[in-house]
Amino acid sequence: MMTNMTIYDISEKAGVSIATVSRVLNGSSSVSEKTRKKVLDVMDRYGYTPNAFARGLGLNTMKTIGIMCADSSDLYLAKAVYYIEQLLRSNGYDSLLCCTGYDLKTKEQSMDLLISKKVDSIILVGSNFIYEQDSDNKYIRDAAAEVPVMLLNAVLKAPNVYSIVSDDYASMREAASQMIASGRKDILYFYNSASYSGRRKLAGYRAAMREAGLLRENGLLQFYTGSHEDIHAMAGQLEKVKSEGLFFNGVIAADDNLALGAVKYAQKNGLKIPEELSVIGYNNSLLTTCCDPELTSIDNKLETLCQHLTATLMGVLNGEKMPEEAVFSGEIIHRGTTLLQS
Amino acid sequence: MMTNMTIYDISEKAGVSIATVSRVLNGSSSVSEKTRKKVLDVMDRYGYTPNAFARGLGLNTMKTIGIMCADSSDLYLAKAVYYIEQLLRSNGYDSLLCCTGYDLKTKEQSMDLLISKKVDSIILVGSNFIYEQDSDNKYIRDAAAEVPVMLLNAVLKAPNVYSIVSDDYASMREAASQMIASGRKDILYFYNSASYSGRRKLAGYRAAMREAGLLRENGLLQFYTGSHEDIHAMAGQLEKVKSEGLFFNGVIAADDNLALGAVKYAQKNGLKIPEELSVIGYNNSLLTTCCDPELTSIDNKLETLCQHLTATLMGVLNGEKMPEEAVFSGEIIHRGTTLLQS
DNA sequence: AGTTATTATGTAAGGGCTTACAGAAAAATT
DNA sequence: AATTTTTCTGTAAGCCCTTACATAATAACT
Repeated sequence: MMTNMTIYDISEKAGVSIATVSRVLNGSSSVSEKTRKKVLDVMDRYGYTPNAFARGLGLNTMKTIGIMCADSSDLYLAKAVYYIEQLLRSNGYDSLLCCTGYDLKTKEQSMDLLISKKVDSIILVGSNFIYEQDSDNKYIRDAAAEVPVMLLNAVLKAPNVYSIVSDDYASMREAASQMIASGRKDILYFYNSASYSGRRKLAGYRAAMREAGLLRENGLLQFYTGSHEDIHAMAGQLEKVKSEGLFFNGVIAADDNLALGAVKYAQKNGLKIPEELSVIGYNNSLLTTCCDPELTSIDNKLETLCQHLTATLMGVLNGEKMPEEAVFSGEIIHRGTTLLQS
Repeated sequence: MMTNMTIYDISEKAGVSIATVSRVLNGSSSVSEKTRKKVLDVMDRYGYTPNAFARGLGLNTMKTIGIMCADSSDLYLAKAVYYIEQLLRSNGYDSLLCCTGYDLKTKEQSMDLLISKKVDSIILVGSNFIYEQDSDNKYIRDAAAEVPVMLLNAVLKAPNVYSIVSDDYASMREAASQMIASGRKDILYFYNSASYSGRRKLAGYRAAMREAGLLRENGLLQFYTGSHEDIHAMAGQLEKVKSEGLFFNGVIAADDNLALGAVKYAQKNGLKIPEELSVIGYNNSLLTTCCDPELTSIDNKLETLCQHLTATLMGVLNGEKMPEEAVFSGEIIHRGTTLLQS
């Protein structure tokens, strides 16, 4: 396979003009079956591959989608990236991956970079790309002026921006309600980011607690310190709360990692799960089956979200009119860390 | 930021030729400080970004590296991809990600695709890209004829192929030796792939067992069924072995997932860990701290490997002569699932 | 057979950049 | 001040495709 052939070489060997070769390349209709065959023959006899740059220059697209995610080593985000990449490829698109970290400045830069690489669209994987302060979302609007922007797990109403979300609010509200119904009154909400989905989840928790008259000032516990993998540090955070005299017999966590921190805390303190401490996580990840008892968690149908996102994007790229927002509901998967409703 | 400016516009506004603008763009030395400043000024006054395709066409590179991995949602691979992506970007390269799955045919296709996209190199993340049957590795040699190929956790001696590996053999041998030294005699090896690193690990286990005169015919247990996340299925596999009358009081697993399957098995059967069953995993992943007791595991220094891989690649791309193979040793991280050496 | 409507092919002009080469300007040398 | 050297800048020829437009070949009509 020699890569260094050009359309001229092919046209010569096939005895046609370069225009015809190009037409064959692009599946243009107006080529007779006979010449098409002839050209294709020559092409794969010589193993010709068109030059992607020249192609891009002419067509002004390289069939590549930019995927941004804060941290592709995060269990949940990694899975999302995986699904999306697969789906895009099955649609003939490649994925340019950018792990941006959580810093706005870096996100902006990555965005510019992707656009300068002429991606056909940008997918933002994860709710942390949306800021509460709306002016901080300008970078997304700017990007959307160039290419369609897809949001997974976040909503931003803006032209050329499409949002696919799980109904975190409802899921969390339901989770909290169920825990309350099972007899718990002192339920801590354990989270670590003020991201879009974080805010929605929190609101869901608060709604359920308020409804039951159980909302407390100090029921919120934010985990700032350290990495999302440091389960001991998470457990430590709960120790601290406990030592400060706050009683709790339930923890609702914004993700499975944090929930596992709660489980670890219970194990260290000899608390029986779920009798003395109930725990609910979020994402229904691999982690749920790692601990004992296993973790009740909210499944937010990631694969479905990704499928829908990809389908929407393909529609948009084909010039079809697509819904700007799609909401899917989640599901609570009951396992050992919660009591059955009494 | 209007993207639709060309080098001509800039040259005009700055009152210089397009060649000069191009030189500024490429940091060519022979531009006077004065004009450079002037041009740069105009550029960011108008927010000019050069067209990536045209640039690629001229330079014949787009500063993009192809990353192939079987499954970026796998904890370990995801982490590797993450490190590599970060490192590449800090070196001014972008990453085109291809999740290929485990099928050879798909791998070949992805390879061609990446090459046709004109990546500057291809990085194969994970040992599953190397096949025992050497003819199956032809696709790598073919690719290496076009661009340098980097292997993470696998070795293939071929021109333009560079291998960065952890010494799985030694690590596994040491792990097995230690478990033997702690008094275990009936140690099962639990694995699920015949990948390159899988074979090396297995060999390490066998060496240690043979050395101690403990190697058994039926000490090997392969996990075929289901996904690498299905811990229950893994536990089930062990149940089955047990029910067939095979006694074991130690499990050495080829990765942490499998090890967790062993832990789960013990929990289900009321076996005390580590007294009645010792377990060692591999990768020292997040999973190690999820269970109770926590999992002893082999840390194969993934971040170091990735750093080295990237550094080697950068050297190669700069035309420097680089070592074709680099081996790093791992480290056993002791946690609760193993006994101390007696 | 002669004319018009279709379809297939070729010609040539880009697309936005890089870079060899030549020429102009500035600096260094006599 | 004249000459050589060095440094900077411009012209123009690619890089490899796509595609509007024009032309040639074929088919479909009187």
